[in-house]
Amino acid sequence: MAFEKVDPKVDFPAQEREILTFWQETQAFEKLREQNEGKPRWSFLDGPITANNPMGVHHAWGRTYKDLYQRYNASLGRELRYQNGFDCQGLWVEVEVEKEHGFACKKDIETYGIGKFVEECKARASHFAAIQTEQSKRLGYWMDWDNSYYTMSDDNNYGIWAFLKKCFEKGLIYKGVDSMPWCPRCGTGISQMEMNEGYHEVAHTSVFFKLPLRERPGENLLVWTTTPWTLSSNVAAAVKPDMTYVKVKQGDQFYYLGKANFENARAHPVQQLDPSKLPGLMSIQAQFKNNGPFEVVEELEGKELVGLTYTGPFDMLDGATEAVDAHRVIDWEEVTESEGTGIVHIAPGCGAEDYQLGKELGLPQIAPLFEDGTFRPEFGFLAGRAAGDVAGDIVADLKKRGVLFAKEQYYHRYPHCWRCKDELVFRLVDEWFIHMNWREEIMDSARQAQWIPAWGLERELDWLRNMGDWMISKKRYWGLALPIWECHACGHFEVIGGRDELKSRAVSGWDRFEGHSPHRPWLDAVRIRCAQCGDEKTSRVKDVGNPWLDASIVSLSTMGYFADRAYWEKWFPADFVVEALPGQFRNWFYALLAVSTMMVEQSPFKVLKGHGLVMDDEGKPMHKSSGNAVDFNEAADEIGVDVMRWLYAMTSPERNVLFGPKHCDEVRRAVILPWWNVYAFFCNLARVDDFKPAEHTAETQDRSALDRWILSDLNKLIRLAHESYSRYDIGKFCAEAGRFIDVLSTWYVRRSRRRFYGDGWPKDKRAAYATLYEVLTTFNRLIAPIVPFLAETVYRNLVASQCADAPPSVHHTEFPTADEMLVDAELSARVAATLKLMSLARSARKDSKLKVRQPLAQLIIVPGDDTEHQAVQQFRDHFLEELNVKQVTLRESAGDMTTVSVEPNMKALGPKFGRSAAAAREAVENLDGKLVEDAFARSQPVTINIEGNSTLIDPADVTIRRSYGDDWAGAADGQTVVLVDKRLTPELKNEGLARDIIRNVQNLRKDAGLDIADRITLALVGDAKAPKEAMDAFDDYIKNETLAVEITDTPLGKPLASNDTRIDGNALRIELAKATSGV
RNA sequence: GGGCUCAUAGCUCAGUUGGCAGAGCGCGUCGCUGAUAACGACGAGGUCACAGGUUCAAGUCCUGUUGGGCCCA
Repeated sequence: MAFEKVDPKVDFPAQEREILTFWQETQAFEKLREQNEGKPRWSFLDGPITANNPMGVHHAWGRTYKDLYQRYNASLGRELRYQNGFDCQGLWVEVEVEKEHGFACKKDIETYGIGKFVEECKARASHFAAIQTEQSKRLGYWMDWDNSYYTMSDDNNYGIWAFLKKCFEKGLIYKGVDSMPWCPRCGTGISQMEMNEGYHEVAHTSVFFKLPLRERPGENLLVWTTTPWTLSSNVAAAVKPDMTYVKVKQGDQFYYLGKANFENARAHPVQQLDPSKLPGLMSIQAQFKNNGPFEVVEELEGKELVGLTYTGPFDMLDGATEAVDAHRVIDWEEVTESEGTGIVHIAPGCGAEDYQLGKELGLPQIAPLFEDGTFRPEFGFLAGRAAGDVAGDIVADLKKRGVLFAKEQYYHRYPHCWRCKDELVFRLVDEWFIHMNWREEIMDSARQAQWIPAWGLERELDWLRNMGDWMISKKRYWGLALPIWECHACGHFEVIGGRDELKSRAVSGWDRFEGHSPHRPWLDAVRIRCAQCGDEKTSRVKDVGNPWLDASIVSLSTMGYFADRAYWEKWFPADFVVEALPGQFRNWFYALLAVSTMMVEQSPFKVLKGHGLVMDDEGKPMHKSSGNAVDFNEAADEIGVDVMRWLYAMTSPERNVLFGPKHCDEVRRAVILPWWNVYAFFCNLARVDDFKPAEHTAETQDRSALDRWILSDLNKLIRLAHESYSRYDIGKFCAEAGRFIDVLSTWYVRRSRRRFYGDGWPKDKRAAYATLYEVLTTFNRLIAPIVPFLAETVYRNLVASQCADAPPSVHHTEFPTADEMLVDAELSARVAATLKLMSLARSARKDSKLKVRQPLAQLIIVPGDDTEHQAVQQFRDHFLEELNVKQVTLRESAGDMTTVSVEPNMKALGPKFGRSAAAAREAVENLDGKLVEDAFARSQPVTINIEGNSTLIDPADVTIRRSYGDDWAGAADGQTVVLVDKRLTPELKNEGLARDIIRNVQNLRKDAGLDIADRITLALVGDAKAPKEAMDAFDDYIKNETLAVEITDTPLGKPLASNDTRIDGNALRIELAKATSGV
C-alpha cells in the first residue's frame, strides 16, 4: 500500500481530533493495558485535580509530565495503574454553589437545607470531573478514565476515619482554640489569604480612655483603641520595658503614657486615601491642652509600670468577670512609639496578636461574640448587639463613668470579607487538631524519597521542623465529616474508625443515615453512647475536615490498603509523583507523608518531582481576574496540544513556564514544522517511487558516510532519551531532540536530496531511502510520549500502513534501544567538523562579497586537527557543492598568505606559570606572530622572558591570529584557516550570471504555479552584453535546470508569466509559457 | 524576623568538574532556495545584580549587601 500524500500545510488540531477518534475506535488504550498486563510494575500516584472548574492550560503542564512518563514506562513493557484522581470536597466548591444561589451567609445555606446544598456540591464536583475528563482526553492523557478516584467517595472518607482513629488511639487528637479573622455576616472564618484580599481603608471611632491604677489612686494608664467593642474583653495593658514614658498631671489626675507618643504629631496610616482630605489628628499633647492646663511631672521607663494592676473598662459586666483579677501591666516588645499612647489594650479573645501574647502568658481569654458577631448575653447592655454597631454606646458609657479621655475618627486599613465586604472581627473558635510531636518520623519518611529538584527535601524538612499542630477542622458543610463524637454531658470525645464501628456503636439515628454517604447532614443524626458517662446523646461535632486529609489518604485508599491489602502491597509505595511546587510542601506533599507515616511508617513515593507555575507570555501569573488565563479548550483548538505538550516538556521544571502565542509559535516553528516537513518530504517522494520498507533495504556498506553519521547521532540520541526519561529530566531530551531535527532537516536532508531523485533503485538511492525511513520511524518513537498525536499520525502512514504485522498504534510499540554498533564517534566528530568548516567558509565567502551563486575557483582549508583533515577528505564533494567552488585544497599551512599575530591562551598558561601568569601573558603579547608560527611549524622551541627567567612555551599556550591579502578572503578559528579565491575568470563570471538567470526563472516558475515537472518555453529579452555571453555559454545548463525546451531572445506572444529583473546590473525581461507536451 | 530559591544580551533562557561569556527569538545587512510556513552568513547588543574573599585564574566556590519569587513567623 502506498504512503498517503502529506500536505505540508496541515491543520494540526484537526489532525489531533482524528487521532482521538482513531484511538477510541480501536480501543488503543485498552489494548496497551492488555499488552502490559502482568509485566513488571511501574506505580504512579496521581495528586487529585480540584474538580471545581474546567481546566486551564496551566493544568496541562503537570498532566503532560504525568502522561509522558507513563507512556515511556508503558513502552518499556511495564504494567501501570493509570488511575486519575479528582479532589471534590472543600470550601472552593461550596463558594461556587453559594454563588449560583446568591447565598450571602451560612444562614442562607442552613435555610436552604444542608442536605440539598451538599448534594449540589457533590453534583458540581461530578460535573466538573466529567468536563475535566473530556479535556484530559483531548490533551492525549491516557488514563483509565472509568476508574478515576474521587476524594468524596465513601472509601476515601472512611479511610481518613481510620487514619484519625489511629491518631486518636495514640492520644494525638485534641480540641483547641484558634483565633481567626471572622466574617460575622457569613458566619465563617477567613483564611489569611482571603483576608489579604479584603483590606480597605475606612474610618473607625477610636477611643482614648483611662485605666485607673489600683495601687495608686488618682493615677491612670492612658490607653487607645480603634475597636471599642473589644474593650468589653480587656484583660491586660502592655508597655515596652525600655521605652520612655511620661507622667502627666492634669487637674487632680495623673496619666501615664509614652513620651514620644505624647509629643509627636499624628497621622492617619493610609496609603490609598489622600491624607490632606481627611480630618486632622491632634497630638495627644494637644488633646491635653484642650482639656485645660497640664504638666509633665516625671519621666520613667516602661519597666517601672510592669506589674501594676488596674480597674478594667467594663469590669461590671458578667462576661468580664474572669479578667478582673488578671488586669495588670505587662511588658511586650511589640509596643510602638508611632501609634497610640504607648500603652496597648490587650484582649486575647478579640485579636490575633493579643491571642498569641495571651497564650504565652497564660492570660484569660474572653470571647464575647457569637458566630453572627453579636454579643453573648453575659455582656449586659451589649448583649445581642452586633460588635460593629456598639462604638457609640461604648463611648457614651465610658464618658458616663468618667474614664473617657477623648475620641476621634481614625482612618486606617482594616480587613473586610472578600465575599460580602463586611468588616471582619477576630473570634476565638473551637477547632480540632492533630498533635504533631511525631514530626521526626515524618522527616524520616521524607528522607526516604528522592526529591527533584533536590532542594525540595530541605524545603519540606524545614516545613516539618517548624509547622504547628495540624488543624483539621473547618466550620463548614461540604467535606469530610470529622468522625469525632463528643459528649455534651461530660465533654469526653472519641474518634470512630469506620462505618462498621459506627454502626455497632450507634444508639439512634442510624436509620436516617443508612443509605447516605458519610457526609453532613445525614451523619450528624447518628448518636452513640458516651464511653465515659454513658450519655446516649453523644453526637458528632459539626465540623468538616481539612481537604488535604482527603487528598493525602489516597496512597492507601485508592491503592486498596483497606479493601485489598495484597494488591496494595504490589503498588505501594509509588515509583513517582509529580505536582506543581508552590504550596504543596505544606499541603499535599506534607499531608501525604504524614498520613503514610502514621499508617505504614514509610514514604508513599520513591521519587517526587515538582514543577513551577504557568505564566503568560509576559511572565505574569495567570489569573482569571486579570484576564490572562488561557482556557484549555481554546488553546487546544487553536494551537493543538502537541505544541503545548512540547513546550511544557522542554521547560526547566523548577522555573515557571511562559505560555502564550509567542512561545507556542516558537515551538511550532522550531520543532513541529521542521519535523513535519522532513516527514512530508520523505512521504511524498516515497509515494511516487513506491518505496517499500521491507523490500528496499540497505546493507551497512552501501550506506553513505552521511547515512552512517545520521544513524550514529540517532543512536546517541536514543541513549540520551532513556537517561532523560528515566531520570525524569525530559527537558534535556527535548533540547537534544530539537537539535537533531534541525540538523536532520538542514544538513542530512538538504545534502541528501538529490539521492532521492531519479528512476529505479540504484544502491545509493536505496540506502538514502532506507536510512531516512529508519531515522524517521525511530525518532518518531522517541518523541511519541511527548507529542503522541503527531507521532501517531506519522506512524500510521510510515509504519502501520506498510507492515501488516505492525501494531496499529505507535503507543503499542517498544521504545527503541540504542545500537551501540552504529554509534561512530569519529564519524560524528568529522561531520561536526564539516559543519564548522562550512560555517567558516561561508564566513570567508561573506567576507569576499561574492554571492554563493557565483562559482569560485578554489577553496583552501588548513585543518586545525586530524578530524578536520579527514572531514575534508571524506566530504570533499559536499564542500564543492555547498560552497560552489571548483576545487578544494588541503594545506598544512597558510603562512605565506597571511600576516600573523599571536595571543596568549590563558587556559594553558595559567597552570603552567601560576603566580607569574600575568607576566607570561604580557611576554606572549610582545612576541612576533610570524616568527612564533614558523618556529612551531618547524617544531622549534619558543622562549619568553618572565621576571628575568627564560621559559619555553608550546603551541597550546598561544592563539595565532591571521589576516589575508587582496586575492583571498579568509576566516580562522584556532588553528583552522579557510580561504576562498576571490579572482574571477570570465568563465566563472558567466557561470555565476547563468545561475542568476536560472534562479530568476525558477522563482517565476514557482509564482506561475507550474508543477516541478512542467516543461516550458523561455524568452530572455535584453540588450546587455554580459548576460548574453553567459546565456550562450551556458545554454544547455539553463535549459536543463529550468526544464526549458527552447530559449529565445524575442518576446513570447502570450507568456504565462513574465518578470523584469536585473542581472549583474543589466535589465533582463523573463517570459515563460508552458511548452506543448510531447516535445 | 527566619528558611528555600533566583538575578547572565532588548526578550526567553543554556552555561556539567573554576580556564577566551553562549543559544533561540527580536533587530539590521547580505545571501541561498522547486521539501519547508523555511534556511544560511555576518553585525549590533554583556561591568554575568553589587561588594568583599579564596585562587595564577571566579558567571561558576565562600561571606555579605541589594532586588524578585515561594514559604514560614
